Amino acid sequence: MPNKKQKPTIYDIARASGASPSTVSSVLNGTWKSRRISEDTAKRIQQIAASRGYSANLQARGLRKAKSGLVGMILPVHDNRFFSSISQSFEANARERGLCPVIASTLRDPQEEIRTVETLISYAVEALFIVGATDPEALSRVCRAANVPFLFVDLPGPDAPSVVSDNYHGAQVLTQTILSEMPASVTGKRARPYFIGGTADDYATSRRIEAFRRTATDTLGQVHDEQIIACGYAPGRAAREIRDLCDRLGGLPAGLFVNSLTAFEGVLGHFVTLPGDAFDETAIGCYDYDPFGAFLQFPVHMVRQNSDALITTAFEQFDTGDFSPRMIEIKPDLIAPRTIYRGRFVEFG
Amino acid sequence: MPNKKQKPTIYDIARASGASPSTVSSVLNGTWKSRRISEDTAKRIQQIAASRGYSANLQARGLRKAKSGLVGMILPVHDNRFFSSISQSFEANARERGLCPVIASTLRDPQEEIRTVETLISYAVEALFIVGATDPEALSRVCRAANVPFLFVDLPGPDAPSVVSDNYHGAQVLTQTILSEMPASVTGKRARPYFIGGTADDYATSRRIEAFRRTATDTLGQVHDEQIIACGYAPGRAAREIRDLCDRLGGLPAGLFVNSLTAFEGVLGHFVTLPGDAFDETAIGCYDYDPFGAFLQFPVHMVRQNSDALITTAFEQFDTGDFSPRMIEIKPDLIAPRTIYRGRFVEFG
DNA sequence: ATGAAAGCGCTAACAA
DNA sequence: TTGTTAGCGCTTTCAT
Repeated sequence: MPNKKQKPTIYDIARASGASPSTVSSVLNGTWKSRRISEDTAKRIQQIAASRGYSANLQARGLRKAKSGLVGMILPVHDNRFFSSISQSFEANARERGLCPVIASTLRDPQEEIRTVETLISYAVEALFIVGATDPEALSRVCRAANVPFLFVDLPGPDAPSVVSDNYHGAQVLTQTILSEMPASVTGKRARPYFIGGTADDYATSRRIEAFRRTATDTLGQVHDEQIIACGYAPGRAAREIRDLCDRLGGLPAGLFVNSLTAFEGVLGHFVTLPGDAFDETAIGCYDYDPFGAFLQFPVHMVRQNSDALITTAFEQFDTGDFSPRMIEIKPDLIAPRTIYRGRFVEFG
Repeated sequence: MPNKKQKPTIYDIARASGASPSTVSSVLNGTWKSRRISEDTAKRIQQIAASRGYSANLQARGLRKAKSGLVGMILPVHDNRFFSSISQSFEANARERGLCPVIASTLRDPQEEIRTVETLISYAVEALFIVGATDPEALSRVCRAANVPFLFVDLPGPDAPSVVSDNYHGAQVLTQTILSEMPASVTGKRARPYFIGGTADDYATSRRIEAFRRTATDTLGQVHDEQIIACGYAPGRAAREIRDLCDRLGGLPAGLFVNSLTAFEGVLGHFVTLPGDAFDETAIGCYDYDPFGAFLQFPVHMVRQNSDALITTAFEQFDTGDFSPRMIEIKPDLIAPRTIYRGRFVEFG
């Protein structure tokens, strides 16, 4: 077992090959044909390098070239269907371009966001993708000060390109679907569609509420404030809210727009306490997607954000080299339920 | 807008403060009290550095100190419940130790695994966490050659600590649960429990099959090869296998051990074609966890791998500085169903 | 077709 | 208490 104490450097290879460090360098980083180094020496050097397990010290290269080969991305959390898909696409796109992706989560903490971005900048990332930022302005400031190209994804920000989900369109389509499937038999307060989950002043939720409001108003004439329950993302809170709502209405509303998977988890927490036929007279939609969510006992229409398109589009912007502010919206997909259920919805099989 | 063309260096700060570069350096990297630099100069330098938005060039520091402050982790994919939780824990643990986590996915491609590890090594990562590797031997070789400390997580490997899920125990508990809930009323071939999904020769699956076999044998006397359907991880394949099985048996088996979420997704794809009461006489378990999976129309017992304990334990090993081979097993959790269902299982509420 | 030498930004002896 | 100096491993003119 050849257990070298140290990684070999170009100097080691130079000595071993009889060539100079600069020759070795250019051979080993692929610039040798343009330096008109003979095929022979090149081969010989590559040979030796390979046999000694040479690999370049990317820190040294980065220092010298003043670029690191790293692209950074920050996002709120890893353990979330949407963001982890984002990571997957980010990685593929970065690799395609010969860049090494560095992904960091910041737990929706503005302080942590700044710190993390500063760290990434210190590692000389060549660009920064900022996904779902809570404080875009501050991040924008930091990146501009450091002169690092950056883009916003999912949530828009100032002074840079923003590639975001078309929340308005997604919510509009989902609302239309819910409205079209609300049973006409239900009357009174229960006849109304409700919106639950999310924070009214976050960008995405506000766009969705806007779409929900407008679409519902167009069809039903009016939407009361009471129909919008923007109670945050915590499952527990959503569980309580839906329970209270059902108490107030004397049953489930005819239509329910759940604004996130976490809220949906909470809603389900209440649903498990309900009799099986409680869902026969309600149309349910969830803005966000989980494959198992589509297999529940009752049909759930889900909106799946197009995470891959989001990142791929962001990289296309990156490729242009133009980091001037602009807004690009990506339409999400509506996913039909695949539920095993009986009753009104049998047509879905 | 002070848009400096270049990030300031310690030399800029030195000039501006009248101190020497080394003084600035030690002030700015926190080693100044041990260098007995006066509180005054320290304050002054920090002041100036802050006002100019100085932040250290971590590449240069890394080059000089021959360590980068980076910890690497490779895993198969990001967009998976288990691995994304792993990422989340990895990040928290790395941060706690003042290290910058670099996470890369390798898509279960042995070639890609090697390439990625080499890249991370080139960035001088201080240690490498190898999660779910397909070719542990090769990776072990690469890391040893480069003299980089490494550990295996989830799937074990040679010449380094391995922190893995206790697959045997998890499968044993899940099998016991399934067996204890299999309806006695079912007779004939359908009375047997079946195992579906996974690859028989991968480490985790083989351990689980072993536990399934042994546990079922203890209770029922014998397990036939035909009861083990290790048909891989693809949902489509699992869907076909379960359909064929149901055809052969004339219905669902009394017990079903599904070996992964993806296989479970496939199984569900077949289940949607079944009548609602088809599930009244079967006990279902899934090795892997999804919160929505627990909300299906029929009860599903799920095993949740303890991803956080896995990573935290791995970091504890890392902290010891001892990278000699050893095996540590972490017990997974059994999650009871929360399903909305009627019939035999009402006691679960 | 190849080599010599300077320097990227930082740290760590060693001086003073 | 602080400054000087010599690199870390690599790339890149500029020579030859």
